Amino acid sequence: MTRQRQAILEVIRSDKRHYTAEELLSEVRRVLPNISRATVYNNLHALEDARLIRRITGEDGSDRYDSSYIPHGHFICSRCKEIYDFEIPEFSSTLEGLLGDKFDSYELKVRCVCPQCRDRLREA
Amino acid sequence: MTRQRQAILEVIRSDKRHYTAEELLSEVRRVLPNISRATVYNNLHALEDARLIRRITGEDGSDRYDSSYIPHGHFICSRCKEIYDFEIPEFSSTLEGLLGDKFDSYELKVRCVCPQCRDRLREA
DNA sequence: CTCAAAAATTAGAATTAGTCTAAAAATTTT
DNA sequence: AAAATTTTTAGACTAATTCTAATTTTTGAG
Repeated sequence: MTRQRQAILEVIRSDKRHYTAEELLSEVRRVLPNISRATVYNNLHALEDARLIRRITGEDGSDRYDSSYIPHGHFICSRCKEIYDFEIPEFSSTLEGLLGDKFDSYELKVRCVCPQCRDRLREA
Repeated sequence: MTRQRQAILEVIRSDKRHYTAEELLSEVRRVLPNISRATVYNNLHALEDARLIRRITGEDGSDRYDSSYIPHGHFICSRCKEIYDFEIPEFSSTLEGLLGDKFDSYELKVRCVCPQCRDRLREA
């Protein structure tokens, strides 16, 4: 666990946001101004291999990182693009039942309008 | 519906595979040798807007296209990377119940080893 | 039918996210 | 403390996708 790796992990854990690698690079540079882009990418992979974070694919195609390795649902607002976590009770067992076997991981993204945006739309 | 758009749609519908844009480009070129890459991308977007196909994000980051617009699960073999469709009964209503509202669409990817690869692994 | 306007196509340049490389720096082993 | 290993760095590179500007095709009004 190098200073760089530690700093990256701290930023990811500092907020429930789902950062992109590029966002992490600029955040971490506030602390370690010389950290390189490749180091961020290397460490994101290392941290995922170590099961400390989870990579998810953002709506725009760029990867984002979740401070929890445990799979869960994400719902993405079709308006503001914000990503929220949510749990589906028993979902893993449901999936296992359907597939008839254990699985490695899953990724669930639901696109819908978030409560805030719904209110904004109602006003307009 | 131009010749180009028609040809792209036909290739997508010709097989239950989930093609990448690049694969579609070379397939369609067998029929329309001068079709340009940009046309394929434009039409994939147009076809998705028209709800005739659905874009899904492949494991490697490149987009893939599904000949059905209706959301359903995909399971992706961790070994051979093949993508299979699967249905979860009542899943849409479950999601609606959890979110307390209608949603636009969802994308569910489950990573696991497919039956063929499991057999291959057992032999080895 | 025929001209103008709008939409789609084309080739290729540009952009973006991510990976790779080789040298330098840091860390660990002995 | 020297040698071996791992990590970091800057920047080159790649792959997928988007953008651009010119051309072609299609549409629709007269």
